[in-house]
This record gives sequence, C-alpha cells and structure tokens, in this order.
Amino acid sequence: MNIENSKAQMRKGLLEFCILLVLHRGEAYPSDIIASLKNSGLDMPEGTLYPLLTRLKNEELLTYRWEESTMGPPRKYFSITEKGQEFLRVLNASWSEIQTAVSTLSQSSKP
Amino acid sequence: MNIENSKAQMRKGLLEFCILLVLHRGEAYPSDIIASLKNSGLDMPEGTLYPLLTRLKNEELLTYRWEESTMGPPRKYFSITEKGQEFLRVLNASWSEIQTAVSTLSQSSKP
DNA sequence: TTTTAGTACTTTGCAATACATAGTACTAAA
DNA sequence: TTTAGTACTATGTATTGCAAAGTACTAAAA
Repeated sequence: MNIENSKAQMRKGLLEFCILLVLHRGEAYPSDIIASLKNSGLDMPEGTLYPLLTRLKNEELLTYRWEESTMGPPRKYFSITEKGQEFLRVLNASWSEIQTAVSTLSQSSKP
Repeated sequence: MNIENSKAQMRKGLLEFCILLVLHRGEAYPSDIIASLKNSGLDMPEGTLYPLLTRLKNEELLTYRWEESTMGPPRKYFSITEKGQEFLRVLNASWSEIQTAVSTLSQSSKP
C-alpha cells in the first residue's frame, strides 16, 4: 500500500465527472482542461485525458471543433452537449450521495 | 454510458477507505461490514469485500480473530491495526483534498 | 534550407482491480 | 439425512487508468 497513491485511487472514479465540470464552464482544449484540473488540485495525465475525451465524445456527451493555432498544431476545442449536461446532473447527484455516505461512516460511532 | 453505474464508478476508489472507516468504529465480520456500508448508502458485494479484506490484512492494516458462531460457521472478526489507523488518517486527508477540488471545479465560472 | 524545440493529438500495451460466479464448509431444523 | 441459512474462499474476466512511444504541426535557430 503506497501512500502516495491513495489520492490517485480516489480520483479515478471522478475523472469523467471532473472533465464534465470543467467543460460545463465553457469550451476548452485538452491542455486547458489539464491546467484547470491541476489548478484545482487534481492531476490528470494526457494518456488518461485523451482516451476519456474520445469516449465521452463517442457517447455524445461532448462535441468538439477544430481551431487553428498560431503556436503549433490545430487544437480540438471540446464542449458539453445537452446530453452531457443531463449526465452531469446525474453525476452531481451521485457525488452528493457518496459524500453523504462517507460522512455518515465517518461520524457514526459504535453503540 | 449507463447512468445506473455512475455512482458505482465513484465508489470504487473509496472501497478501502470505507472499510477502514467502518472498522475504525470497532471490530466486525464481513456481513457486519456489508450491512454497515449498505446502511450508509453504499453497496459492496461479497466478491469485492472478501478479497479486499485479505489484501488489507496482508498489508497489516487489518488483523482478525476467529470466533465461533452458534448460527453457522465460525466468523472472522476484523479490526484495524495501528498501521491501519495511520493509513486511515492519510486517506481522510486525501478525501478532504478531493472534496475541495471537486467543490472548486463546481463553483468556478469561466471569467 | 535544414534542424531543433515547443505544442498538440493519437495509439499501443500493460497492470491493477472490481466483482460476478461458483465452490466449500459449518450449523440447525425439517 | 436432507434442506436451508450463513460464512468464507477461489477463479476468471472485463474494464480502465495511464505510461510511453509515435505522428504532425509551427516557429525559430543554425
């Protein structure tokens, strides 16, 4: 059990949720997303983000458009779809339930 | 993307954490643990719990003792070790960080 | 012009893990 | 001596995060 990894484990189930939260604020391209997540205290490597974006796009929760960049290759700007918004609401509800459950487990003491 | 599963995904990274939280309250055998978790809103099937308990025990975060039962086969009563307590503190810190991160992502709006 | 560096997207393969399922074993009651 | 209820164990698989290597574009340096 390596301690460094405990936060990473917890984060894993929240990856899609966090991506959708970021894109809920407006369209962004992958480096933007990674920066936003890092800024909030969550690290997500490229090798994780890109496949996830592709999966979310295939499920029609996200869409994207190409935009030329003067600083390198063109960028894929992703944005959340209406279907994605609906799913985000579900995830928000799930997140609340999880928080409540953990909170309950933390606070209760044996009778 | 099946909606029924979104909560399950989020829960996955918290399994060990929740088991340790339950045992922090006092020793319990697997059926107790499953009942406690269910009572808090988390379902954990046997096929998940037993291997996890074995892993945590091998890492010396848990220990157990056998106790005879009049209602069937003997039970394995698990309890948390000092090492487990320390690890639980780490997990609590990680959990706080995750909550803060998600909260930040939820509340921020694009400038 | 060619090379190098920086940025961005893509693909591949592996290791870890949750968990469904089936199996073993014990007790008590029918 | 079956049957049912409870408890622990073992096996096999599908998913998934992610490291790492690869491709492609632009701009600046040599």
